[in-house]
Amino acid sequence: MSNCSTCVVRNRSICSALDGTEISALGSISRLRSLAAGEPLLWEGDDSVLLANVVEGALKLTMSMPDGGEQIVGVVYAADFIGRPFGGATPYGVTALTDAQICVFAQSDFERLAADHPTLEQKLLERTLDELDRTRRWMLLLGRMNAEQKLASFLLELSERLGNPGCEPENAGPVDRFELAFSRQQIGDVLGMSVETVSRQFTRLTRQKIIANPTRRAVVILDRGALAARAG
Amino acid sequence: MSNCSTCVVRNRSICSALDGTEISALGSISRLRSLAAGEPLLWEGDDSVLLANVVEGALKLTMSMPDGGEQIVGVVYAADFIGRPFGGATPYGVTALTDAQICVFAQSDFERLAADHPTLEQKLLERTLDELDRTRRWMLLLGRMNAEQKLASFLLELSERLGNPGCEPENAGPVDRFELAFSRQQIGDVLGMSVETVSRQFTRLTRQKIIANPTRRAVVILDRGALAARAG
DNA sequence: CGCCGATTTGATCGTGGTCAACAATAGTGG
DNA sequence: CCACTATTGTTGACCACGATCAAATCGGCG
Repeated sequence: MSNCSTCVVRNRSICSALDGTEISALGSISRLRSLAAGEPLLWEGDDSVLLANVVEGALKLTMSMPDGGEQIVGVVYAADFIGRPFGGATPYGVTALTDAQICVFAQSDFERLAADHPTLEQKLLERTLDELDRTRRWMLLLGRMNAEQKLASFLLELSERLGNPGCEPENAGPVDRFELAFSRQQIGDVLGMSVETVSRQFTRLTRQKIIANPTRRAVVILDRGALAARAG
Repeated sequence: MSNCSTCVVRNRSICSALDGTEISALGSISRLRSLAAGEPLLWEGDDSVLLANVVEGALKLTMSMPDGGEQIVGVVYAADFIGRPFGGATPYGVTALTDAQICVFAQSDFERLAADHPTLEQKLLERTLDELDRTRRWMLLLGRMNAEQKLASFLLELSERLGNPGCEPENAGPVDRFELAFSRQQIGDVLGMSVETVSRQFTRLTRQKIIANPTRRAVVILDRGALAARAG
């Protein structure tokens, strides 16, 4: 279904573990799908029958409190893997933050392919270990940082992650100017704080000339050192 | 070095992926080590040359703020895996919570063995995916719960995890009475709150006859329903 | 231009952090 | 075995940070 040979994340996603023959096997069980910004892909608690690679765009993984509060527990970008293989129900919902393209396949098809291709599982393992490390750093942020430290850390991590797409190949270093894929509310859901507090911290950093906000969604880092100092 | 054939976690740890020949290969590169409660195994930022399986006891994974604040980002029990394969530096410190026995091996030895034994990598992948799910649930706790919800959730998770050691084999269900492996301070470091708040919440739950505290470290769940209600 | 959701700003309140004193337990040596 | 001390846990008083409620302003889009 998909044409993997021309896929832009061919060499950065877990698919880089596969050779020509294998990739066409994966291509035959996968299908490209477009998502509009805000469109949900999976709901928390769904049977996890669907797995995917992100080709373009960004998606959020969310968990909710019974009272309606939401926590974003992960964000995936191009070349990242989506879903919970070897498991029953998806423990988190998945929703597109931006317009996105993903390469979806059935869980059962993927697991069959993975069983025959250890290198594929190894790629997925490395990716999962990285994701676990990132998530744990995020726990430190949620558990021990104040509002200022949270926002500063968030902006720094974004700037690094956007400057270093995929995994290994050419690390361009952090970028000083980028577009946020998040609304203020969503930033709050990432950092475990209210919209108002997010907004206040933005204006504070802006007033101190550490960052600038040409538009609501654009961020320019004016003084990376100072920002790092605030991140603690 | 180790005698894997008599190991108590032989069939629950990732070693269950290995057959007789393979297990003796692992045995020849591994070595049993005892840790006293409070003894550190790895420091945050160390080169990650050491991997291990927990045979008995519990250990904490911690990350620290520059100002000294500590966040426990994971807790491992018997049959769990310790360390960061395929990576440079360990992003978190590892310290024994109780007296413990672990089965250690060199990162390089393990990676060589794993490369030849895909089933070993698959076990590790499943374990890592489970750990990632647990960690994300924990993020919801840190980001969105109040003190009461945090402690209630913590006690419930402990009661479930202790009643269901290892992975698959016989799930005994949650236990209503158990010993905490944590000091009050450590519970605070798990839940992202101060010792005093932990203590206050304990006395609150006790006064409401939802739990009892025969000794400081012992917990009896008197009313699981009420506790679940507080957990939100 | 006018509307509507997103964002910012302001005012107030409450939860949980901090500081301090006290109590209980564990650890140590006489 | 019992003082004596050190450590850990509990309780109280107070305060600050960030949540909440409310209003004003901005910005995108018809």
